[in-house]
Amino acid sequence: MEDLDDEYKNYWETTMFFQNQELEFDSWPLEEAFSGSGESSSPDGAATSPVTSKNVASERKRREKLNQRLFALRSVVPNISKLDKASVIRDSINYLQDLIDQEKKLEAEIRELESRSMLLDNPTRDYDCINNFAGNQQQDLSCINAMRSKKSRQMDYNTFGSSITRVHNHSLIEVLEANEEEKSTVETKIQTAIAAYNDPNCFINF
Amino acid sequence: MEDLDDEYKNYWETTMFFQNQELEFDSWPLEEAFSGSGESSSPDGAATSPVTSKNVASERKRREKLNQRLFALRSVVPNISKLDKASVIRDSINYLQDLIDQEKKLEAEIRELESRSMLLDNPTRDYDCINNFAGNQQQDLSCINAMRSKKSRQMDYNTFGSSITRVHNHSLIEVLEANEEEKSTVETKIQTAIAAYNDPNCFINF
DNA sequence: ATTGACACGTGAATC
DNA sequence: TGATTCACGTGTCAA
Repeated sequence: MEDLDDEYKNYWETTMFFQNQELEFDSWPLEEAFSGSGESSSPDGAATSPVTSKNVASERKRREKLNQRLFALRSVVPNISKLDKASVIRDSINYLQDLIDQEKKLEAEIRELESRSMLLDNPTRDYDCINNFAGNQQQDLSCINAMRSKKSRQMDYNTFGSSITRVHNHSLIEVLEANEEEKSTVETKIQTAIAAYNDPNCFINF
Repeated sequence: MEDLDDEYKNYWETTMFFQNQELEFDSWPLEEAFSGSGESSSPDGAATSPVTSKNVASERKRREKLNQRLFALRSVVPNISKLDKASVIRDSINYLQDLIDQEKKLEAEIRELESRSMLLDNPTRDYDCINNFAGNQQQDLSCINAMRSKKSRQMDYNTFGSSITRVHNHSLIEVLEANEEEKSTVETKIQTAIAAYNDPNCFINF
C-alpha cells in the first residue's frame, strides 16, 4: 500500500511519463481481481462487498485519468511555478489569459496593417478629401461637412463598431472580468477614441 | 454529512458563485472547532486526535482551493463539452493548443503583411502627399493640424486597443467576483454610446 | 514538531 | 438498474 503511494508521489513530483504509471497499474488488477472475485476480507476482518470493490477500482481509474489530464496540462503550459496541482491549474489559467490577450493584440495589429494596405491600394479617397479641402480653401465647415457625409461616416462607424463588438463579443470572458476601475478606464478610452473620430480635422480612415 | 456532499455537488454542477460556497464554509468551522477542541469521539467510538482534526480541516481547505481553481479554469475556457473535472481539463488543453496554433498563424500573417507593405510602401509616401500639399499651401495650418490629428488619432487607437486588452488582464479573483449585473451595465453603456455615435443627427461631443 | 500535499477507500448521489 | 462522479476522512511522506 505504501509502495503505491510512493509511486504516485514520484509520478506527480517528477517528470515521469504515463507509461510508467500505466505499468504500475498494469500490475494492480491482479490484486484487484483477487479482491473482486474472491470476496476477500480486509485486514480488520470486515467483508468487502463486490460492489464496493468495483467502486474502488472505478475510483482508482478515475483518479488516474484525472492525474493524466493534469500532467498533460502541465506539459502544455510553460513556466509552471510549482508542481502543485492547484498551482498547475493557476498557472495554466494565467497563461491562457496571456494567450488570449496576445491574440487580440495580434488581431488588432493585423487589422491595422490590412487597413493600411487598403489605403495604399486605392488612395483616391484620401486625395479626394485633400483636393476637396484644397478647393474650399477658406477652411469653413463645407470641407468638414463633405468629409462627414453620411456614407463615409457610416463606413467608418462600421469599422469602428465591429472592432468594438468583436472586443466584447469574445466569449463573454472580458465581460466577466471587468471590475469598477477597469470599467471606467475602458469608458474613458472609448470616449477619447470617439472624440478623436469626431474631430473635424481627422479625415483619416479608422 | 450528506448535506455537505450535496452542497458540493451543487457547487460543482451548477453555476453557483463562490460567495455561496464561502458562506457554506463559514458555517463549517463550527463543527470543525467542536471536533477539534473537544476531542470528540467519532461514531465508531474511537477518539479523534487534535492533529487528525487539523488534518481534516487542512484537507478540506485544499479540496476547496482546487475546486475553486478548476471552476475558474472552466469559466475561462469556452465550449466546455462536459462539466466533468477531467473533461474540463481536457477541453482546456485543447483550447490552449488551438490558441497556440492560432497565435502562430497570426504571427505568420503579420510577418507576411509587414513584408508586403515593406515592399510596396515607401514609408514617406503618406506624409509626402500631405507635406507637399502643405508646402504648396504654405499658410494652411489646418493641414498641419490634420496631420497632427492623424498622428494623435493613431495614438488614441493604440491606447484604445491596449486598454481593451488590459480589460481582461486580470487576476483569478476578479473572475470570481464578476456578476451578471456588471456585465449588462458595461454592455448597455457601450451599446448606448455606439448608437448615439451612429446617429447622423448627433453632432454633439460625447 | 508542524505544515502541506498526496493517494486511498468509502458512501452518497446523479443519470 | 448499473456505471460514473463526487466529497469526505484518514494515513503517509517530505520539507
